[in-house]
Amino acid sequence: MGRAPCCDKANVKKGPWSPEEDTKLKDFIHKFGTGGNWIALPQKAGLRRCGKSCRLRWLNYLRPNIKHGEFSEEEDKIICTLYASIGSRWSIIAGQLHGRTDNDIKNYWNTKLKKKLIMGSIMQPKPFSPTFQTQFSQPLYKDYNSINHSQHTKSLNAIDSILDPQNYLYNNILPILSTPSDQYSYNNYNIPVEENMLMFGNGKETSNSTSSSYGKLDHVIIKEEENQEFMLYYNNEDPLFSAFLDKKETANDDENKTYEKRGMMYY
DNA sequence: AAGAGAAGCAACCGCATGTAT
DNA sequence: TATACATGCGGTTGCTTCTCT
Repeated sequence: MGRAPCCDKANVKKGPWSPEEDTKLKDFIHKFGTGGNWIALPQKAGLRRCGKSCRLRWLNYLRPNIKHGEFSEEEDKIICTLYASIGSRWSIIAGQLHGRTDNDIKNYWNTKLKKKLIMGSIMQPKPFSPTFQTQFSQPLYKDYNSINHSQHTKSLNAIDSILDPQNYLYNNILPILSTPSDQYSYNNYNIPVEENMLMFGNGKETSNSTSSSYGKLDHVIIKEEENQEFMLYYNNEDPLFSAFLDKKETANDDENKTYEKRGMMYY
């Protein structure tokens, strides 16, 4: 016996959406939201569409702040870097590019970027390393404050410098991780405190990233210099070790600082 | 100008994961 | 804890548009 269909296939429309259907869907969601139930939505909205189709249409084209059109060079670099480290996890990659959808990025990668990279021989996708995962699934203990950070950090001025994130993580980041969770206080800092979230370093920074879809993130300063601090976050709940690097964009101690995403590593 | 092939992209499909009961 | 169902995701398809000859 196969899987039950999510909708009555015989009575739903397929293929491209008409402007009328778009309007119906948009109006309905603006008035009532999705109601947390996409399956029931099309009937309520008067659409002869599958709930999944409505969801896709909304997420990829109709919801506000969607960015379409040309990708910038910076976006290219981010996509390449992330693809090199995490592979085709498009939704995660999309999360790092404001206004871009996973579908958009996937299409862009498959039709243009991949070819561009092959032509330029810039990089090869990096396969997941089981050895690395095993190593990182165990807690790491090392006293952050006793470390000579300069020995373990590396210039990240060019995003290209982390095109080999696995080696980077081994050689530069692994040595400075980590410390027992109760050894440092984060309460003085304006960071949303979540269970299992640790903070290291001088702790003057805040970042909304900690509440992102990456879950409960640990937070480590790995480099400090004038107007440039690179932050490493890692998620010790992810079965695949994950981390990403942020570059400080503004420096106002009294307000939440914002960070420009510079790269991410998943293992 | 027309046909063929390539490229672009919206949308579908089915599996994995999350959540409610 | 087990089960059913909804949602999310990535791979793939197939239609449309573009480019080349």
